Amino acid sequence: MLSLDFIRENPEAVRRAVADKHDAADVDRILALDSSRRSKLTEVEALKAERNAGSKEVGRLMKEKRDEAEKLKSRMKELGDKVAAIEKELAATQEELDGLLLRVPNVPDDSVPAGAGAEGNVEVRSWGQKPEFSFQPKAHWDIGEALGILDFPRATKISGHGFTVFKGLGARLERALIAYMLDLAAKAGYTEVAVPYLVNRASMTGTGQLPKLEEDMYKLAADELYLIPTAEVPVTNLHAGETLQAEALPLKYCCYSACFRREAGSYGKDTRGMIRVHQFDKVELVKIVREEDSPAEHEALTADAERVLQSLGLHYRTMLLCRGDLSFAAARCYDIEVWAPGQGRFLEVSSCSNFRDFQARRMGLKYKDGQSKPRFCHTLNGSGTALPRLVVALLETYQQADGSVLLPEPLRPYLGGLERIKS
RNA sequence: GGAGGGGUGCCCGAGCGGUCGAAGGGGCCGGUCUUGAAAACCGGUAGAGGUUUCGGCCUCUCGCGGGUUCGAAUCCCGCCCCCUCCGCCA
Repeated sequence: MLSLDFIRENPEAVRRAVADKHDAADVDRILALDSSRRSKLTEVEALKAERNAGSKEVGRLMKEKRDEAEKLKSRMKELGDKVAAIEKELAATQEELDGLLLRVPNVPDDSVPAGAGAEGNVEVRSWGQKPEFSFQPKAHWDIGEALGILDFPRATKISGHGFTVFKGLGARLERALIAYMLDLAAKAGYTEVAVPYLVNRASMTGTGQLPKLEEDMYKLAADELYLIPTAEVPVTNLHAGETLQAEALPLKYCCYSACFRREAGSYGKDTRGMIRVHQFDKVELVKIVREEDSPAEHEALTADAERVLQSLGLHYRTMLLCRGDLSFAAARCYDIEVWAPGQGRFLEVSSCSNFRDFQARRMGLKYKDGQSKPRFCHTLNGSGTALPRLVVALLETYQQADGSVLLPEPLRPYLGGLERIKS
């Protein structure tokens, strides 16, 4: 969330961010509500001050058993009624304002390129090369089913479209990758956490999924709980409402979790295989940092995510998202896209975002050093990385003419020394 | 799920409906004393918001939300969380 001060002082920048992010937030309405809120507040606070003073006076008069007390009491009663009336209006104004404020997207950082959508994103670097094949590379669904490690029909049978069953070495590969990536993150100084997959509304609001993206979430209506779309939600909210000591920052967490996404509105897209699914595994990297450190920490986090792909020998490119492709809460974001030979295209396996103080303000996450006033932390996160698409890239990149799949060296210890998956 | 107990400032802990943003203790910061330190003593030690002639002034916050009252940390209602016992269960 943006501060009202910021919106008041930079209405043009906010309007531009709203437009560029293809959002519909009503900045003018917010400005109007803010001004009406403040005038009502000033009015009601003056009345309250008068009432507070009057009430003290009543107490004094009653102690002295003076009958002026009754007269003053009834005058204060009238004042109180007036206060209640204005407060009712104020509460309505405040409620509408809060609601609108939560729907204003973050303002992109100055370094973010202009652009309307994905085509405006800028490739900042790439690593490795597209592998060459002496045969026509197959798609992961063919490779996986032939090897008996992926079973889409049965996943559909038990849950529906958009779910995956991993079997045998497929399941083992999934587990190996999780362990491998967590170990990598631990080496980079991230503290591993394991967190709930069901979170309350406040947590979802804290990181910015709610109220805007309600229809993208799986919700358990009976309990007012949501299935997490990413570990970002529970992990970033770990410190919601806290004021941290500046010396304790940066906090770096890594977390494996299952992720649940309804993918509303993307029906008909990526329908085959496991490029777009309702449930997937992911290792997430989260940082809570000081304001002045967030740009450098963002670069470092992106490098940490890229290392996963480098160490597995997978070709990828890193894209700096343009203003139009930036998500609601992000101020700056790198997408890391891995090459999938069977698809003939790059797949996004990580979005490394700097939210600046946008999430921290929503969740009341602050830090303070010495005498200074508490300031909002900056929060960042990125996948390190999402599993299904990583497995897609792995299977499609390392597939052999005989249908087997070679395993990259660093992964082998996690699979009991196995060098290749074959049927 | 049932019964009971409880949620107060950085921590512990007190708080007849009135001058309580809150006693007392501890911690922390500053000072006095000291060659230095400890002890002792003195002082300070929340956040958010509004307003400001930038000295302040005002409002709100004692788990959260409502209510009663001239006035609520204190009374009433709902919710959340923690603890104990019982039940159930991996």
